[in-house]
Amino acid sequence: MKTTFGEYIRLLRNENELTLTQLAAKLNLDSANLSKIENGKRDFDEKRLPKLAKIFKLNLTELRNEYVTDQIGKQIYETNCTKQLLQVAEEKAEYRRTLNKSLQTQ
Amino acid sequence: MKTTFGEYIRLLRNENELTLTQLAAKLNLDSANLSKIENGKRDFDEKRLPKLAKIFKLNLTELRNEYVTDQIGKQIYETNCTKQLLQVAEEKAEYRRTLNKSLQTQ
DNA sequence: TTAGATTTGTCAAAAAATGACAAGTCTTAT
DNA sequence: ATAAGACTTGTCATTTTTTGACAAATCTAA
Repeated sequence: MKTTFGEYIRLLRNENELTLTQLAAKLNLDSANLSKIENGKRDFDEKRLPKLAKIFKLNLTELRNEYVTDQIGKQIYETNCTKQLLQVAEEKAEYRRTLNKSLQTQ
Repeated sequence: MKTTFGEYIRLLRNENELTLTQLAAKLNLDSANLSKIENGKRDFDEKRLPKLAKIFKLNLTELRNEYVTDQIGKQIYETNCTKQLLQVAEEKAEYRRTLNKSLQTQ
């Protein structure tokens, strides 16, 4: 999925022929805010992922992957992180994992 | 640099034989909070990067790279983002760049 | 035009991050 | 043993950021 999470929601909504108002109601939010989410002017609140998965009968884990990759992609974009630096970031994530592991053994 | 940003600050501080209190004063913050930063219990505030660079005579761009890779590494870690998903995230960042470019031409 | 759909602006409320202080632990020198 | 300095931890008020809601605007198709 090479779109933003907002565009992805819009896609799902259109495929299922729902209006902003209709989907927003199912998600317990305002149509104005859902509009902003679809247009990338606000973030989708992670706590609504289970609801979103249910509405469109999606696998929650896969949906969360879409969400996470969108969030990280956004940060990569906003920080102008190059591929080279991203490699470094990945190594640092790995380092945190080892830190956490050694914490567990203690 | 395969450490957290907090550990990096501690390293710099020790190399220069400063106490928490001394460095904190130079950074305009409390030694208690600097301690938390070094121990990864709080984030270093990005707006202090220029000050930090000046104190230790570091290149600001390189320091910011350390900071950015730490932040993204942290997010990768916290979201359990696999390498495969990170690849997707990178593609999504690229997509955002193209979005932004087409916006500019209009 | 009119109705429904969507977008935009604004603002108060909620949530998260930050700064500051007090009190605690740990280490080292005397 | 204890006194001093370095560091850590807990807490809380303040600040900043994010979110939800409403009103008003624009857009689109009948």
